[in-house]
Amino acid sequence: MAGADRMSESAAVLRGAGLRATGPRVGVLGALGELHHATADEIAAYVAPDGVAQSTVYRALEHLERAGLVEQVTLTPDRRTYHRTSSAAHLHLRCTRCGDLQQADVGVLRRLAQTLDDTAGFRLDTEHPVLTGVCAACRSVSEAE
Amino acid sequence: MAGADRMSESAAVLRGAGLRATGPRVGVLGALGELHHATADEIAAYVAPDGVAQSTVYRALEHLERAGLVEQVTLTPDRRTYHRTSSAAHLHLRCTRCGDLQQADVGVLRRLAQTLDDTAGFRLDTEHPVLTGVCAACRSVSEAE
DNA sequence: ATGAATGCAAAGGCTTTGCAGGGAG
DNA sequence: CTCCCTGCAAAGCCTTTGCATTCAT
Repeated sequence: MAGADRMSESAAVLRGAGLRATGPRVGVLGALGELHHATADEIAAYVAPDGVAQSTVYRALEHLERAGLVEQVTLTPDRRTYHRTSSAAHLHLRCTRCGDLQQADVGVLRRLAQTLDDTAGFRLDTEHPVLTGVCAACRSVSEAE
Repeated sequence: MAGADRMSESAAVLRGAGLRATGPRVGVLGALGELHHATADEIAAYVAPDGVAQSTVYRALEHLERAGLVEQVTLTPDRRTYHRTSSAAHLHLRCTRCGDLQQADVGVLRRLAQTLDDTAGFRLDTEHPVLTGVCAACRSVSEAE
């Protein structure tokens, strides 16, 4: 079954990174594989709807991050969002009006990344970047006013 | 003196927006004029080193934001950062290694903004956007390892 | 004068920390 | 068997809220 596959895969990844394959850690990694990106409480709910200590989730994420398996993305100013580093690169477009999150191809950043590198020596994050603005739906609403 | 000028200017801006020109509000607006972008506690320290209620700062920011004089920028997931909307457009480049914040010209975003508009109907924030990546200093450190 | 803003203090989220018991290797 | 991890609970930030007092208009 898929769940078992995912679990053994996560366990293998953990051991490969030199981490213990405990239940919560396997669950956190599996949750991120399914949810793509999630907050600590979303992960907790997914890992064990019947209850996991939040501290365990936070500490698991801390270790996974240190091992390079997980990264934080700054989607909102109030809580943290995490995702697996191995997930395919994609650009997040966050609407500052409605909070909607859509994705786009990172290819559109190529030229900008080159420019920033040349002019500022800054290496733009092109794996899971976040850009803010106003989505199409909210635009049409404000135009209708 | 410059302080008085700034203060009367801020007071005028507040009244022009239909808000009362109270001491704390004038101070908050003036602080953002000087600091460019700042967190609530940085603003509080600037407004009155001898003490202003944090709640007052937050409520002032809330009103200023609603009046369109101030905006939030999501620089970090742990605290909020504010700046005046009237400040000149500039691009924030935040280093995810050291947290350093540098600025760049928003002109480099023009082409990208056009592309996102065409392909996703998404209107990119080009006034005070934030991009993350690795700054030149941190790059040279990792290359030296 | 009169409604709105301030200050103080308490409450509310999210995240971190301390400590004893339980589990992976 | 040993050390690391988990769970529980308390503590720590940042931000919000309630209420009496003070202030701008």
